[in-house]
Amino acid sequence: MRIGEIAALVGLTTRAIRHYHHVGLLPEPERRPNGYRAYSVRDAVLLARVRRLTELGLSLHEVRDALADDAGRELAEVLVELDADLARQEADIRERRCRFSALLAEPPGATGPLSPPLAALLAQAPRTDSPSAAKDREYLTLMDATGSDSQEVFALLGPLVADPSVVELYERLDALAEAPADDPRIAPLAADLMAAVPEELFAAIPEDGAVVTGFKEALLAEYAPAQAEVVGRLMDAFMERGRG
Amino acid sequence: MRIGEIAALVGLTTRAIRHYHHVGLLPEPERRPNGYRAYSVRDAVLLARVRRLTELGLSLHEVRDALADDAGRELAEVLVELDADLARQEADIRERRCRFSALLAEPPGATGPLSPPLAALLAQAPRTDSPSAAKDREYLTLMDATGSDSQEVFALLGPLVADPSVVELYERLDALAEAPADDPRIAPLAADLMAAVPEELFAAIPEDGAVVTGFKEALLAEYAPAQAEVVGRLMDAFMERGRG
DNA sequence: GCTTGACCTTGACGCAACGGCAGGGTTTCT
DNA sequence: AGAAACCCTGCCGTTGCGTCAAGGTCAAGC
Repeated sequence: MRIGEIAALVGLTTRAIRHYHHVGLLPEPERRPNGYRAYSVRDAVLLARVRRLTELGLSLHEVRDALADDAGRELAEVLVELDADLARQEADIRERRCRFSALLAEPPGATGPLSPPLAALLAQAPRTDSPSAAKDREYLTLMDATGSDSQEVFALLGPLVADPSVVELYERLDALAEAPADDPRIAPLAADLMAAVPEELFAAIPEDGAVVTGFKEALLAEYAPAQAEVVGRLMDAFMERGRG
Repeated sequence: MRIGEIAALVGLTTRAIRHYHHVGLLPEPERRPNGYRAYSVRDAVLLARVRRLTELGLSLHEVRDALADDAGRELAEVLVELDADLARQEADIRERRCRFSALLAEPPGATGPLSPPLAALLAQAPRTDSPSAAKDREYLTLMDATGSDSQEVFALLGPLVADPSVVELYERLDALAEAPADDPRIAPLAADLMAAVPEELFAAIPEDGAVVTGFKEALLAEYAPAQAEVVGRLMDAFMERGRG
């Protein structure tokens, strides 16, 4: 048989068979005088076995092991291992599908998926167009996505966002957008902000060391100079009090 | 933030982030004077979204689509599609695991997995050491692995293999291993073989055209000259009667 | 005899999503 | 001043083939 014939016979592509030769899964057969590969029925039997094993999900490497010598022993081992792997995959898929249906059920905003605690928190917050508040919401979603222990932070934040007077604080921060770095409103605003934060929150903020340092700089870069002063003082307080 | 910091923050590797830049999923950020990438909090938010979407199983291409413009619309579409895909995979995995347990339950021989009809057929066949019979068993497993309509062939073969007189035919074929191509025993053996084959079997053999031609030559090459004569006559009869 | 078409040959690139290494520069701590 | 821990670019490896590219071979029809 030529390669096209044996390929059609066992239900593979010629490319796949040549690939098997290339990787040493199947030895190259004799050649005809014109250079064509000449396949025997034995080859067809071997290829049929290869096809069945690959269809079962074995990698070519595993197929080689299984075909190699004591087929029964090795194959059983590989199969058990593979079955465990498939079980994991199945569980994975099921979990993902669960999250899919959760996502499809409630498309609240364009910000992407939120964890339930944060969704509850944001729903509680008063409506405001304050850019500073928008930034904070963004940072919270970031914590939500990355921080492992964001749950307790959100819980502590609950009473804070429910307080309508917080909106006024945001507006005072917004007002500093064009102000110079030595604006007299900076100090009192920083003091009022720190007063509004419940004491437990200082301890709940995670300390990642170097990561926090870089994050802080990046965060301050997003604010105007006067605003950065305020936010910077707040963060310094967090970092110092968190350690103490 | 430097790349290592943002990577730790959002839970990715630096390599992955650079990869996202490379494929255009995320634009390259500004650089510091020393050439280091300088990331903002916005980048962290974006990367966190990317991470969540990829963890849901979206490809980077799909993530780009989902992040691109109208996130809600596109994302829902992609998710539905992906969910269907996962459903397929889940079914696939379940089927494979079924076949695994079937394989592990009964390891009869080293010939690999057999379909139930063929297994029944071979169990029915009388024990014999005839090399010709061994060849036939091999060809049957080959049909089993490749032929889609092998079921009816096996059914028709049932009474044939159950007949103990068939063993004698195999032994007569074996006896021709060293015989010349003009041995006088060829013609009667071919006639007896054809007489033993039930009429319906001639029609049931699949006709694949060119594939059969190549297969026939390869099959004859496995027999000694006198045996090839016999087998060749039988196959010619199959091919002619199959058409008529 | 010539073309056409269907085969065959080797070889190399492409794919998805990065991991890992080489070879070199920067900052920082000690 | 040297070591540790960062950063940079760029290239190869992974899996299982698909898909050209650039030819050689063979049977059939004009």
